[in-house]
Amino acid sequence: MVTTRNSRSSLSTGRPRSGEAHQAILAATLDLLVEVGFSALTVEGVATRAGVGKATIYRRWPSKLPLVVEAFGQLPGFDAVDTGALSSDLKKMLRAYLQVFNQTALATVLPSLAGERTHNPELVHLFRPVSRKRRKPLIECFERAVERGEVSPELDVELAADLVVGPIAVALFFKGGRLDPRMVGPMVDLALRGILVSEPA
Amino acid sequence: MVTTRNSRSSLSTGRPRSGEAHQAILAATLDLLVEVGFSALTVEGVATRAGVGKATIYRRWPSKLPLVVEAFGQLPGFDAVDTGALSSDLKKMLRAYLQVFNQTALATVLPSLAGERTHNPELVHLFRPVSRKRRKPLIECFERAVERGEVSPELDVELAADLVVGPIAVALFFKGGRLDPRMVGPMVDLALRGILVSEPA
DNA sequence: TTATGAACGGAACGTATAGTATCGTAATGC
DNA sequence: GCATTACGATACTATACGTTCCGTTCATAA
Repeated sequence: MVTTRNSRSSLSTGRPRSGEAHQAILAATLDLLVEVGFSALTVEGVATRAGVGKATIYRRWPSKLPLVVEAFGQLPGFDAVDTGALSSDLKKMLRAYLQVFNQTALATVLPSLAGERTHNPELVHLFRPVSRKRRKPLIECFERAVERGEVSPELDVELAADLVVGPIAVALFFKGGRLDPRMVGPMVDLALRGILVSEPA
Repeated sequence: MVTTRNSRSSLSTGRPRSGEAHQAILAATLDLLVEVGFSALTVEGVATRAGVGKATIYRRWPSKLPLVVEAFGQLPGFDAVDTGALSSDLKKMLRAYLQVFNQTALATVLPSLAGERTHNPELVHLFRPVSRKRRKPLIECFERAVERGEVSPELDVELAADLVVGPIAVALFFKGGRLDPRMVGPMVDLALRGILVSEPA
């Protein structure tokens, strides 16, 4: 470990914390999450993989859980897109997201963390900003659609967002955890058009 | 522990396994899942709560995971309902389900198990029948709706089911894990009618 | 009635991991 | 160069999994 830059502004003197170590730890955490999953992840394993001492990890994160949350938070969320139409916005965003989704730890880590959250209030606070950041571009798609008159101003935007990403969450929960990107088209179409047969124009 | 009836047909002689112990273990597992969550659940705790020896548990389940899956599988799924209309079928079913959902371990356990599944092939096989059993009545609602002509015969029934329960899964994942039963109405309406503004009749 | 065999609760054990503490060393500011 | 703090390494405690033994209990079969 060669120390380069300080990662947090130390108010007092002394050797600064290594920014490289910080990144190496987070990267090792993500690597191992993908390889072995959440419950088989050990702090010792992370330390070894990152080439740091275990104490260096516990100096920065109070326990394994916040470490995983922060590593997880580094993964990309939805990329904001604006094609001018709700349907294509959503399809483009979800396809790009699934690409990441199917290749990273999201599918394995997210459920585990979500499960623990119920019994760990501290985790709720760690989690919220990550979720918000991910969700924001999605909500903005709908807000633009409202402005364009594509959808009713009375539409519950939050609920609509839940409806569109819902099938992905279902796949994550109840199925293998992978979702074919080719399903995005029919998925979004159905959510936008509705399930019931509509009257012919 | 008073032994009453044999739970599995023993082909050889000897003392049969106690059916009461079996049920006591599963009940204790569910209790503790609700109280402490999945990762804080200990087999020793289950044994103590159930009033059995730890060996009795390991004699029946190879590890903590399959035990939790079986206990979890005992929880009720969707109750089949047939009101004659898709909308009311779905609302009734989902409301009843949320009642259970909000009072049991589902919200905390399901995500944890789903997360582990990815790295534990054995868990996939344990999980599948549980999911199927839960999902079946939901699918049947849609199949009846197809027969009644309420929805198009070309409708992807599986996808439609995912769409309807999607917001619940999202709540489970990304939110607190609880869902207000009053949201079921707007949720189902939106899924059936669609997000886009429809032409006035 | 007696013998047999398996499950019982209880307890001890080995292994592994979380998290803490301590070591001598290295890096920064004064 | 001196104080201070982080560093990697290692030893340590505590806890939980999962296994193995024990003496006992219970149903069946002779």
